[in-house]
Amino acid sequence: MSFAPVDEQLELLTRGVEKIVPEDELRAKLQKSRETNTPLRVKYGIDPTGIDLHLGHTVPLRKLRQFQELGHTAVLIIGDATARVGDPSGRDEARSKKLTKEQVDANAADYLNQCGKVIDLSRAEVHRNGDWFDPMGFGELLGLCGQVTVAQLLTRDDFAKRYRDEKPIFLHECLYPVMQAWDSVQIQANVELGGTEQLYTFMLARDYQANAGQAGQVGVMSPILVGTDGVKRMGKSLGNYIGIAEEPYEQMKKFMRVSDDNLRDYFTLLTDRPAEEIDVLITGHPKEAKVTLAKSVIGGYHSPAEADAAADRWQKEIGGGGLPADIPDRPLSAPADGLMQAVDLLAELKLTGSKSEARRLIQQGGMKLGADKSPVLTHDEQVAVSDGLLVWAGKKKFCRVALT
RNA sequence: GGGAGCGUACCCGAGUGGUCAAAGGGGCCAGACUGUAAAUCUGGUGGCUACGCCUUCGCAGGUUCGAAUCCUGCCGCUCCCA
Repeated sequence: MSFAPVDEQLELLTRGVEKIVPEDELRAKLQKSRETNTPLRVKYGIDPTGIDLHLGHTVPLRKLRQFQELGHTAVLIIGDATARVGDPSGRDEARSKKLTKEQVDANAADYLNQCGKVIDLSRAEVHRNGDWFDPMGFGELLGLCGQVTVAQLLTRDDFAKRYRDEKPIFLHECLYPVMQAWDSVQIQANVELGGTEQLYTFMLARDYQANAGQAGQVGVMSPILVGTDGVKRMGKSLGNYIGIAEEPYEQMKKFMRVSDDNLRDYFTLLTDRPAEEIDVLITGHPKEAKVTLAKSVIGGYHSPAEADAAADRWQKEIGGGGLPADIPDRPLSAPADGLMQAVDLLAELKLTGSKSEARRLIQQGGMKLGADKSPVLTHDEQVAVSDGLLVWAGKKKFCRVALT
């Protein structure tokens, strides 16, 4: 096959990228690849530690797909060995749980499945780094460690902070960058993808590659995708993520909660829309832009029809003001005289976790009844309960009474 | 092996004998404002048969009229010296 002109490739590949190190080497590599008609080997590694791939992961994965589309080779590393260490990047404490081999296997399969929604797995190489780390001898490991100083490790923000705070830093965590860097030698990576926090690791890989007589890889680093809270990086443990396997409606709700300020980043990093089009979208009504964004991304992971349905439902249930499209029924045993205290009603319907909570909610004006949302004023108000009565506990929680 | 320190509500973190259901921050929930976004403001954030009562400050005992606070043991965690 023949490769597209280098400038054309670069235009696509540098979109939404924060940093390329060394800057000029990517062009040189693309040039050489085109001349020799050899695809670049583009590495991306993931640790099979959890089960939800979220949009933050898709940023480098999408970049990987772009490389694929240009004819390069995607090399996916399943970090089954590194997963046993746990990536210390950006963490202020060590991961506590140790994964069993079975868990790692299951997670790895699941991960691949999810990755397949972004990249073309049939054309990707997949490796497990346990393949070379498990049989590795101690001498060899020592050799690798001999190129990393403790001072270097401690310059990393995450370790430095922990050290300052007298939080534990385990020795095996220090091996994480070492292992990840060695992966690059094993698969002879020309390019590695990841977030900006990977700089040190990417550079270490170049050192190892040089020692092994290989040309050093180029690091292509994506910006960190901000989570739905609009502040911190998207991450599972921070609870601000949108998982790609989540239900369309769940994704929809989260997308609509994204801060306006982050819209441009989301469009740039998560869609293929050209920059000019993005400009137009975000100068328009932000709400509309969010719907467009959400439909576009959700449509890619589910189907356009499901994305539309989710958007419609959001509009009805949350965005529009009308009644929610789908109101769940909750069973309630009918009181003898048809009356019930407001607090008891909320608690019985499980709209609140306790009666105290119900009491607070009512005090703050959060309990409403019926389609016209007439407020309940006091916690001991006697409510006439009827089958099909609509009960609201705040704006987002509601149900219909089903008398039993 | 020796020494020091820590363990408080969802999380972080004050409190070191009574006025402590326990400051403050984060998160979360509700209300206002909006585009039922974000930001902001206000209130709330153990439970109950609720102007009172019960349970909570690693676990188990003890001292005391009274303990999250003092003592003993246990468990868990961290740092330092060697």
